[in-house]
Amino acid sequence: MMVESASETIRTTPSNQNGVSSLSSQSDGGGGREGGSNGDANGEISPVDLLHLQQQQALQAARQFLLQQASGLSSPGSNEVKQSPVQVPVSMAMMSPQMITPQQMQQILSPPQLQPHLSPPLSPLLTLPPPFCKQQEQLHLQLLTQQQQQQQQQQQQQQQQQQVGKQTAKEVNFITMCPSDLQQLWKEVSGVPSTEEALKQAEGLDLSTNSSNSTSAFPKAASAHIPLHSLPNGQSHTPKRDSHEEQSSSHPLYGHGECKWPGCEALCEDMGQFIKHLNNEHALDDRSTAQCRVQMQVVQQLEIQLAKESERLQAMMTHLHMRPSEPKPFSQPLNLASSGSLLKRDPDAYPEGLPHPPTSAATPVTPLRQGPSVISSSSLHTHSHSHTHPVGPIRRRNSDKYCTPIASELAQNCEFYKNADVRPPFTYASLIRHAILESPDRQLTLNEIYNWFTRKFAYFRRNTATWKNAVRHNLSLHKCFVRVENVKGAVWTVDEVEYQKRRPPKMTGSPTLVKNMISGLGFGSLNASYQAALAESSLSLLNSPPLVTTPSAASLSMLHVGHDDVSSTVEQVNSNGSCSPTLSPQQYSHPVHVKEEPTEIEEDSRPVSLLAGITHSLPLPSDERDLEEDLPTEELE
DNA sequence: ACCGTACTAAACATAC
DNA sequence: GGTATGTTTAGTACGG
Repeated sequence: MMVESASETIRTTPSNQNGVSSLSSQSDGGGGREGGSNGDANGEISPVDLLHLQQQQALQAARQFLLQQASGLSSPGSNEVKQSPVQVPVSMAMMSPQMITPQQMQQILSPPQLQPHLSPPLSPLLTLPPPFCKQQEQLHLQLLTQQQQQQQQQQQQQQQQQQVGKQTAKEVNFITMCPSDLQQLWKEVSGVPSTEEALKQAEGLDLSTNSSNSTSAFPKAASAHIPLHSLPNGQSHTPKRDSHEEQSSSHPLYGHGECKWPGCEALCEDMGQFIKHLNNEHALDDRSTAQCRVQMQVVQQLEIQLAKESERLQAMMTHLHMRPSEPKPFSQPLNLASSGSLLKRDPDAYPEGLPHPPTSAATPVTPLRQGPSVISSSSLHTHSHSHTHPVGPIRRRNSDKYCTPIASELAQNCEFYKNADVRPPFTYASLIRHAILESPDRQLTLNEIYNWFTRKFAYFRRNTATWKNAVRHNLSLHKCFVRVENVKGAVWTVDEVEYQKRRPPKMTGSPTLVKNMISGLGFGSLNASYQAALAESSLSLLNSPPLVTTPSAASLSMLHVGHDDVSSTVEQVNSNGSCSPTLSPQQYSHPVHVKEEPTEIEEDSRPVSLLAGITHSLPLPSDERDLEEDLPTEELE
């Protein structure tokens, strides 16, 4: 049930935004506006109210869930999670993270007004990779603050919530459910003492359960590694605890003189006091158990995310290593930054497991793909100004415009787009470019491009005449796409220089974009997007100086930013050139090599700005250059 | 209101 | 002649 509704919403939203407008004539004309429901809701309730309602609903649902779980602790069947209605959403989310992200985005985005409020904390957090924990923590803190304010209203709202479409509410809740929410729940639920033993028991039970649910594949150990960010303190902790934890002087739940139990910040002068506190305040009881379950959920989600990212990384590595002709199904340009560098290196260099991509990223590597660059950019940039925003192709079409970088977006929602008949929020040009760059040789025939579209997007499996025409049109129209006669025939390559030229988006200050970025991406998204951007950019930039920016670095920079910061961050990013004044001067510090027109300069600056943030957090050796590249490239998309 | 970009549609050209 | 591939033009929509 939930799933269907969720998917439906997703689908509808996009269709409205993207498909409808663009393709309406052909296919979706009838669809009309499912969004209407949303609109109605909106009409009655203010965005803020909705936000509150959603959050509360989420909390309420979680609360119920916890209660149920707590009540049913005795028999923690593996199925419990699945069975409970509340869990469904959660499990669903966990089961198909990819789906969630898009859904969340779209759902959240659908009501533009809500974007700013909703998107940030929720979904994105779930998808955030570990590196973003700090940011997440900040976000959580903010969220918590908001929640505290909201708590007062909660009771009242709860009643309202129930009245207001329950179904919708649930969907939203689950979808949006994030660690922070869980944290909130913890706080609310907490109050009952528990002991570690309780935790252990609960953990043992639940973990098994959870793992069985969706992530059985993941080693529990992983949970230990994943820092849970959701804690209000910003401290990370995982449910996991070693046998010796209790005894040892160091206790997983004790740090910096305070109890790290989710939602508990009790100060404990020493271990003894802490132990006492644990036994008294966190004894085995329903609440503690429920909290454990919640924590497990959080861990699971993170594990899933980790697994996904790892898998993606491996796929990327694999792809890069092998030169095989076929483009991997979808290599996501992850953060890794300079995939280019990777490319240039021998594939073998990085074994799948290699985590260090970032480092490698740092490598300034040269132009990765020589192939495409082939063409000299003719002087013109037809679209030179286009500030293609990230939004992409559909940019307009999506009123929302997701500014998500194509790489990250695709990477994260690959499966979603592959299966859902949703128009991707990218311009044809950006998609084509991505397809070409994704190919081993960085060149594709028209037919291969077609195939890529159909392979990656369910949406492009129909109305072929229309979008194929658009593809051809874009190939011919944009100078960034260069046709090269090849043995096989003619192949299309990407001239990054030209491509970059056109982007210089002048997003510069566009508040709209910024807003969209923020709302649409959400922090998590932003991070992801940045990563993607970095990755992409690094890949894309032929000549561009190698960006060191490791994704992580970038992400970190992003993370550090709070909501407010985020906005600023976004602006920075967006503001390619014109960038927001807010940016630190650092950005400009490093020389932007660029090039051509002022606009381009802007681009450079953009990255820089981002870098600036990064630099703060991480001293990157050659980052600056990297930054430049990275940011500019993908952000636009 | 103007301009630029993106998308769609369509006409036309060329090669196989 | 049909199809695939490219090129070009026109119209529309959107956003700055």
